[in-house]
Amino acid sequence: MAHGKRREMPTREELRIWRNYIETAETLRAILDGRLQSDSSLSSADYRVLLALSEADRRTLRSSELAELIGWQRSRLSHHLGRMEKRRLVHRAPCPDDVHGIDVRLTDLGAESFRTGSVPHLRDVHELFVEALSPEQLARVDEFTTALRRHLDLKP
Amino acid sequence: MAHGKRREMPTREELRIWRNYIETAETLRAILDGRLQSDSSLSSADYRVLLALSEADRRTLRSSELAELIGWQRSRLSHHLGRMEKRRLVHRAPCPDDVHGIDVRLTDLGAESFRTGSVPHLRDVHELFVEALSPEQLARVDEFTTALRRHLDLKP
DNA sequence: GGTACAGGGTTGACACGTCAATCCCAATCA
DNA sequence: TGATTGGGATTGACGTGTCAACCCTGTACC
Repeated sequence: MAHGKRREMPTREELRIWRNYIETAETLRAILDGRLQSDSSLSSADYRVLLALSEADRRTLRSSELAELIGWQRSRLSHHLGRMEKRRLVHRAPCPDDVHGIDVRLTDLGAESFRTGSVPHLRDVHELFVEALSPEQLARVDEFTTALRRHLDLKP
Repeated sequence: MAHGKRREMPTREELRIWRNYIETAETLRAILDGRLQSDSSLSSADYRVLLALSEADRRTLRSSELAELIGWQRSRLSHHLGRMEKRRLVHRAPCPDDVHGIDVRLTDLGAESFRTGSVPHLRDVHELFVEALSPEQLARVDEFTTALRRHLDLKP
């Protein structure tokens, strides 16, 4: 159907769909972030860190493992851990095994905050995302998200 | 089919789909932002402002109209315009008609930057989003995005 | 004439992310 | 012994966004 292959422009309609898509995702994220914040005083960044740590063995991870796990750059993580440590959500200590390396441990307060935030957050995901869609639509979301991911991984 | 009505939890599978969905949208946005930045030294925030102004009559908008148009809070816009003005992309001047009120005008440099950035950006949208999906899939994206938006508008 | 209020913008403090530079300690090599 | 390299993490500068407080300048009220 199309003629040339590389570097085409989207049509007006395609652009509309794109803009709706990306704007909706961002709005959704913003709403969920806001609710998480008011429910439990956690940002979604906090949440990701707490989630990873609470699933980890002994609630502890090497800083670099944590970064890898959640896909953050080390500097971002370092800044964020600094802020979280001030709020007593996590604790950092030199790692006994490895001379370099820092162990990041979930504090009791951190674990408690995560528990507090987690349930309402998951319910919100259900309410705002799952409930909006029929099972068939949900399956299609999965389908095209997968297509998108495959496409992106091939062209990094 | 479902029994209780309020505040259910997502299943493991639903959660997986949600996480893929939101993460994919964010990754896509990040890639596009990065390309826009290297192609034309513009952030996506810059782009939205420039787009609105370049479509406006006389390349000029009242500050509050601009904020409304792109859905930003006034303070965010004010900060951002300050930064853009430093870079000579826009110019602010008291509005002659309205005693309060500031006219934001696109400078020649701003218009030029926008043109420079716009074409590759649109091609990127095509390459990374449109090309990833079949026409049917694209139609379904539109469909489910609409469903989501409807759902969100009803529960703000 | 003064006081209150309201619309339109700006400002300051702070949280967040990114990039590049740096630091620290160890292992290696000369 | 001393210089080099390398992994692991931190730091600083800077751009960005949010919230709340504030600053103007007309207008309404009395």
